[in-house]
Amino acid sequence: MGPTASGKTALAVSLIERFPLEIISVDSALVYRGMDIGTAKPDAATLARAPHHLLDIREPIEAYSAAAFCDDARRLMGDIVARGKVPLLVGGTMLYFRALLNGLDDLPRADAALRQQLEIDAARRGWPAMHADLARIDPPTAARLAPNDSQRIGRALEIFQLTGTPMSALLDQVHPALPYRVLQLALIPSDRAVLHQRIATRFDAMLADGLIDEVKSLRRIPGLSADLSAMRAVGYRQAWAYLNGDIDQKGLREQGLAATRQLAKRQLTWLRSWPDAVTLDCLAADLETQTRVQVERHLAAG
RNA sequence: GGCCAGGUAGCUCAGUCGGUAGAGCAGCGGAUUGAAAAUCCGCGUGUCGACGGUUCGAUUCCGCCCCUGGCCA
Repeated sequence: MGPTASGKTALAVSLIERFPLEIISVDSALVYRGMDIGTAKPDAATLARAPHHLLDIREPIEAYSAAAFCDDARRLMGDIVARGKVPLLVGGTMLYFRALLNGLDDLPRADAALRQQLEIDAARRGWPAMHADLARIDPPTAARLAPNDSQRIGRALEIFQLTGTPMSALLDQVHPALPYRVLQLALIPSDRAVLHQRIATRFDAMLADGLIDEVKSLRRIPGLSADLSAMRAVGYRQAWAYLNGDIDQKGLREQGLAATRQLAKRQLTWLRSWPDAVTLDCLAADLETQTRVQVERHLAAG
């Protein structure tokens, strides 16, 4: 687990060459086909050496989710173990990691039509009004959500309409533990400025490699729009705005960089208080060695 | 060289009829249950360009100097 640009892929590749591992990607953007440059998806040569599961499993107009990830990951982990190997989960989508580790409560799946209806309603009345609606049917959930937290208010309303039960009454069920011994490694940079520098170097490389052209082709996909989660991804959102003429090249770079830094910050917020994680400095010169020691010890323990 | 407009937070700027100043963005901290690279919450002391003068008090008025942009020579 680690923030964007912390070197997760390189580390995973070095591990897979020394241990009987199979990589499962834990990344909400890498699931999309055709989104390669802006997601820093491992290239073909890397994938030949180190195959990744859960890459390119969705079209950009499709939805993916923490729940879908849990299903996919559990199934793959079973397969991998049956093959006599060990799953190596690599990524930066921290909600997916937590959902896999802690389990999800039994809630209804997303309903696209209902969400669209809620969206229309909210556009007219504003999210604070939706929040007030929620306060009437589910006071505990409304109390923990801010009046502008569109996504969570919408989800809570969706759950109520789908089940007739308030979300708060459906939470905190007991989940079966993941049937594996887990070693959790968190990559945290000792110097944020160095991570920011890496982010800048990589974003410039993405632009040079044709990020804008990539988004230009994606825009030809029928039905693809800026409000879909694939196109809200860091870099894609800004490139979309650039192609719309809303911002210029300079704005694209500045806003793309800022969005990437903000993403890294949120990922680090998760990791700082992550329970049971072994923390490693992703800037350490001997990171590979340190990681190998951890993995060796873990595998030796049975 | 002369005239004009500017010099205020990391950036772009607002403002103070004289009582030491505040927005957006950035940054930082936090939340996070089927959209999570999403969504949301919180955090604003900075020689108000420098040095003098007037004043109880100057970032604000005056003088001079420096810097930036424009116009004129």
